[in-house]
Amino acid sequence: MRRDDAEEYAEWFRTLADATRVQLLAWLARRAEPVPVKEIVAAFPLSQSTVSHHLAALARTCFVIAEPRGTSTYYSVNAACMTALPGAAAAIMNGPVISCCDHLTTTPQEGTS
Amino acid sequence: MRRDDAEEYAEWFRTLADATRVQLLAWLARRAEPVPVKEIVAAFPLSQSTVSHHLAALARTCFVIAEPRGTSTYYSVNAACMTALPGAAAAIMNGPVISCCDHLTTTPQEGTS
DNA sequence: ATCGATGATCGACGATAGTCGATCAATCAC
DNA sequence: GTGATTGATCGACTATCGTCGATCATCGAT
Repeated sequence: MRRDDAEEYAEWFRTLADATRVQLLAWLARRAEPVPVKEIVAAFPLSQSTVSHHLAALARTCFVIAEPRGTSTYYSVNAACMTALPGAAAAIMNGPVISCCDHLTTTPQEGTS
Repeated sequence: MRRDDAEEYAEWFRTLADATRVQLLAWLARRAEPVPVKEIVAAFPLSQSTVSHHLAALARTCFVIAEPRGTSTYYSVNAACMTALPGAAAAIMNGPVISCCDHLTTTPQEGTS
């Protein structure tokens, strides 16, 4: 596996390498509709800046989708990335994989290692 | 999702949150037989202590299996954990999941969040 | 234009983790 | 037993990251 591919996979896993982000994502996944930040902040014992920071991290790797509406920003999970996560695991074990994010749509080529 | 479960999932993902470990795991996955550390060290531009450190991390979360033989230690991937990784993703999105590691065999219970 | 509300960004701090060289421990050959 | 080889552990350094309070930017209402 090329180093660049490994770093992209690692960045993806690193997004979920924090318990707070896992909880945020799981919480969002159980909400049918996009949720404004205000409501998310109210649901967790964290500061607004910390929640915003984590949401930005999840959005940067396409786990969630940010949707500004007026003065609020609504967040929702990106279901496509959830199917791509198992794909990343498969890629490490077997070969290349398709993904939903720009980071991964570079369709990592597969070498011998 | 309970905090304890989130932390276990996060620990698991954190193991793959480093490009070096992803490469190590991908490299090991393409080897049919267990490989001694000496050979792994020779295949990567890293010090022996660093490789040993990463292998220990991968073994602690059951991604690889350590097998001492005489003066060497042979490492091989744990295929069962690779099927469990997609399961962890599914758990975050949908509910509990079964796993292959002691860390996760606690069969995380599922709350509402 | 002004004000209030919402959320993103900044700066700082502490904790964690990757990396290395050096050392220690265990095993095998002699 | 001695020495050599292998790999795990230790100590140190640095970089990164989670968290916070404070500030800034944007938008809507008046």
